[in-house]
Amino acid sequence: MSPDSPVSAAAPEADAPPGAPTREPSLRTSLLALIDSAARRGDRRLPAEREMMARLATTRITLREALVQLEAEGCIYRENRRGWFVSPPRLRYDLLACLPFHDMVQSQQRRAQTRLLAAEEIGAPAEVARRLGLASGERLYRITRARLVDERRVLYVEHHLRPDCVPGILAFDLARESLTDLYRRHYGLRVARVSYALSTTVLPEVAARALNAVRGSPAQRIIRINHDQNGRAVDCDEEYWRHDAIDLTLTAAPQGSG
Amino acid sequence: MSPDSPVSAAAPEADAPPGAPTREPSLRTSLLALIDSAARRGDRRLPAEREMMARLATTRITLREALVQLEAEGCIYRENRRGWFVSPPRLRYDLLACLPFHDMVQSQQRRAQTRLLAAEEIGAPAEVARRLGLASGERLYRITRARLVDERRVLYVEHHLRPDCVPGILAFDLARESLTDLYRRHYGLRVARVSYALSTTVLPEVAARALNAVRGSPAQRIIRINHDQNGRAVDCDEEYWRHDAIDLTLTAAPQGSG
DNA sequence: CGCGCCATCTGGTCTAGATCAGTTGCCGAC
DNA sequence: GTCGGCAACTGATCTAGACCAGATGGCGCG
Repeated sequence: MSPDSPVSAAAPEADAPPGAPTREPSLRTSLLALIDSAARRGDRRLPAEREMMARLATTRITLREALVQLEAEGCIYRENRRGWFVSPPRLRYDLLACLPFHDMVQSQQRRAQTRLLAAEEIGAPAEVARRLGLASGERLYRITRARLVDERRVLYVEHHLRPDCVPGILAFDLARESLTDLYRRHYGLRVARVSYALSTTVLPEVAARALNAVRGSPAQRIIRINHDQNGRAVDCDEEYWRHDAIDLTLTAAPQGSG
Repeated sequence: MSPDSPVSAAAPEADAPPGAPTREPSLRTSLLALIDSAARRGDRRLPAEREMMARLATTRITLREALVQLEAEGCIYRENRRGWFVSPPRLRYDLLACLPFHDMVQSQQRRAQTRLLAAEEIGAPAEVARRLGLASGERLYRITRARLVDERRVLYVEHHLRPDCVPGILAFDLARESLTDLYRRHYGLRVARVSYALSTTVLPEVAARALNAVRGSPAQRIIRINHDQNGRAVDCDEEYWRHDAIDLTLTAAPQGSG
């Protein structure tokens, strides 16, 4: 497993917590060993469930429960009906650096890719309208993308843009260009203030499909609203990350009484 | 269920996603109805698993899978061997407001309580030392607390303080006083800069015990490092929240090229 | 009145399978 | 060389139980 894998951080006791009478700790330990040896071989893939089941002398259900547990910790993840894999180290995502995705990824010596899933004009859903301070149903651009780090699909994003701020932006190559770059270079817009709302939940159905994930995989949800230099809400993103893919970071001066 | 419950946000399609041939969607729907009716009655508690199993004509395992799913979404939660409960609305936690816990909770018309679990002097664990820029093993105060919102245990925190910055602070009533208040009033310290690292994981064993949670419950982990007006790292917190208890928010100017 | 035991309730963990449904690779037909 | 189909593989979902262990509340003893 990678050195900065979440295991050590999330599970101070690797095994045998006091008062754990069942066999589960040992199953957990065996799995961690399996994961470790797979990672050491440079093989991200774990054996098939049926093989692990036989090798660890347990039941499918018990095994899966342990796997799901490790998935929740962020040690491993699965792709829908393809198998279980060791989680790569988390990407660091600095919320206030506001780096375009590709720059952020590349600056950490990882490979970034983007798949454009859709780019269309829609009527604003109530929730999005509220965030942007518009009336429900007003016209909006919606851009839907899946993003990969080192060949792995980790992020599903929906961007909602105000057409009056960035008319015709759908004509650009949205699989390659950063939106913030387009804003600045072609529309003279600068993001002067960002608002975030972060919560822990599961991937919604569309996101799960786009990320080859299983329905109900744990996810980090990030809502982001960008304001321009005039305080106007220009767009809003809704991001769903595979929860083991990122560490969010942030440094700033407190805004309260201090 | 509470109006701003995560259900609507996290699961755009309440039911019957295309290509879901199994019965699970209907089980999910039945459970949501059950949850809703429980909430409507003002009863946060769900029926026993065996009763739900009978009422919904399914198996214990299948039922539990659906429950765990809803737990991951943040709709319901459980207390260890006590039962399943409907999640209250999430608390909004503004990362840069830096409000003391009790103030934050009370400003949202909720009731806050704190339980002091331990307050002692220890040698700095490697990880904590690194965060504070100290040598591993240097003396530190460690304060461990569990915090409640409306009678529900939602947060487990470990604070690590530098004794040279706040000598003798363990003598105060740490179950009632806010640390930042103590810093300011008794030590002339002001938090001038905070750094956060956020990740999604599970409750570690100690935290699970302190929160009456099950081992492996989903959690939001928040590491926070406080710097004083001289840029010195004064303390660092490690917080584990029941993941359905909070929505993190944040508004600031970007620090990059903008 | 207070403490401790115990019955009962509730979830936690596990056994031993079966069947369903995407994924993938191989191979033959075109 | 390419495309389509099929077989094999892998996880996803489900059945029908059993037994373990912590949580709770009531009751009786001191």
